Amino acid sequence: MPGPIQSIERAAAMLRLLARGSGHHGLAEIAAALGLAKGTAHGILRTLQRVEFVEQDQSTGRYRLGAALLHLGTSYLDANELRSRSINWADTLAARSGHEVRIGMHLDGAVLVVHHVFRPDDTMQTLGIGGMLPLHATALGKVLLAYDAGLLATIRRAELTSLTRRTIVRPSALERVLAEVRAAGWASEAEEYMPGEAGIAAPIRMPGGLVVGAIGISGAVDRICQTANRPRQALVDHVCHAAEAVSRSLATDN
Amino acid sequence: MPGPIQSIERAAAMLRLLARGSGHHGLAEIAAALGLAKGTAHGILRTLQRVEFVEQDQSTGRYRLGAALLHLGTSYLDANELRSRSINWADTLAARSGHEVRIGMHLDGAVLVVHHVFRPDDTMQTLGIGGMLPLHATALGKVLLAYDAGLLATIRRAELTSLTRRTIVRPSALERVLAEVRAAGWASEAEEYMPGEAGIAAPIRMPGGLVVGAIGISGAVDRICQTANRPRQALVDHVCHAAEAVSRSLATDN
DNA sequence: GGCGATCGGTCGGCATTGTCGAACGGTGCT
DNA sequence: AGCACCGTTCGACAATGCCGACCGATCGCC
Repeated sequence: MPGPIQSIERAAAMLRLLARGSGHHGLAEIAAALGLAKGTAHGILRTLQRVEFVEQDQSTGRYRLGAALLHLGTSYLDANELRSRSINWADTLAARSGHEVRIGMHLDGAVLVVHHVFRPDDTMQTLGIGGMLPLHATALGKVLLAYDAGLLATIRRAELTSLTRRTIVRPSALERVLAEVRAAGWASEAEEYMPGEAGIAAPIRMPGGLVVGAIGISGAVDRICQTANRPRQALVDHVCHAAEAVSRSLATDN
Repeated sequence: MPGPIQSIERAAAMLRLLARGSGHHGLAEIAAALGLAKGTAHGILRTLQRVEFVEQDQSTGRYRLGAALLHLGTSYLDANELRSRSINWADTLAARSGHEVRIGMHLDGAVLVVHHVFRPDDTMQTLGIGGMLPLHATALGKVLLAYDAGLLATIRRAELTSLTRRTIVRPSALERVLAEVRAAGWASEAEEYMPGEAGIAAPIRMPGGLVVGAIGISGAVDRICQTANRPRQALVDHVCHAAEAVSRSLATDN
């Protein structure tokens, strides 16, 4: 692949860096993190500022993400087929299961949430759309890992960070779980991401069988599971049914 | 200002172009729109694809926005002070006024919605966060225009597009309205953006007095106005009160 | 069914372009 | 007051990305 443009790659790396830590970063800090000269980093940031991808705090001089990115992000959502096709089914899954529903896809070694339906009786305003979840500790992530061989290799480099006492941290254990996921066609998780929380997820497939995303529910562990680590069969059926419906919807042309 | 980096500016222009029309764009079309050679455009797109700012439809070869932008957009939201400071007041304004609330700021010749609270009794899922509204036909936009002299010049170049029968299209008429806005300290709009809809908005100020955004309500014209073009004074007071509260909140350090 | 137009993608030469490192002025700590 | 660090500017070098012509495949129209 000839000629990836360095300045653009560097600019993208800066934006990703600014997205981490969600705070204000200084020029020297940015330059050091990317291994660039201060002058070079400044030129890139100045350009990103002109196009409003980056803003600068006038008093401190530090840099943060810019407003134009918000519009680009929602424009992406509007054009995202996986999301638009699955919205209706996500609603019905939430209604039938009584739990909140998330639809995720892989991005950059994590699960990107592209849609989120709250529990019917929940008024919580924190919408997880655009948020990132760990691949190895969520049901959505396990599904994505199970059906993407290359992804697993990427993950193994990064440490499997322990989030709760029950998070899977041994690569061999994870691989065994993923084999079970492939065999069963769905994944579950109990208190591996957050204490007291559990989830169930199933793969969404493009025509041809390629897994492009996952749909799942999550909620209190005693409502998702009947015994430890054994999710309720009725909920599993609901999730798998919704996943198949979305996959079928992706096969139609309109 | 020495040395804005062209390749990055071009990449940003491409992303903006892809955000418009929210559909799939072809390489030749993109190159033509930006006045670039096909090879040049291809190199930039290939790089943007590597960093997942752009995706390519495998069957048709067309380009669309990529998933990484969604995460950047929500990361921007998390760090946005205007939004985080105003969320609580937006909720109370919605409760007191009984209407949906929006908070907007200027971006690229339009109003960028950074927060949106639905009407208490409304279950509609279309969240306008990240959406763009016209400056000259909304109450939010009039506020931003009234307090930003440079912005008005930018707008005058672009045609004042007529959205309804009552949209202000004559520049002189708009300027007279903006003078009234400055005198009153708030703006209103009745069926200038959508038939049957009206709105009221007031400015949000940084410490020092600079207007950085606007907060406003909108809803059915007969619920916002008591007579044609005369918004209910009680609602105006609620909006102005909320705007001042948010401005005061921006002045505190924590 | 074959042909033309158009598509996305590639390649190599030229010079424009971005990169680097050192120097500058201001600010906030110690 | 001193110092250290910040963000910013500048100029020279050469590496870098830009251009335009050239492929192969695909689609649609005769």
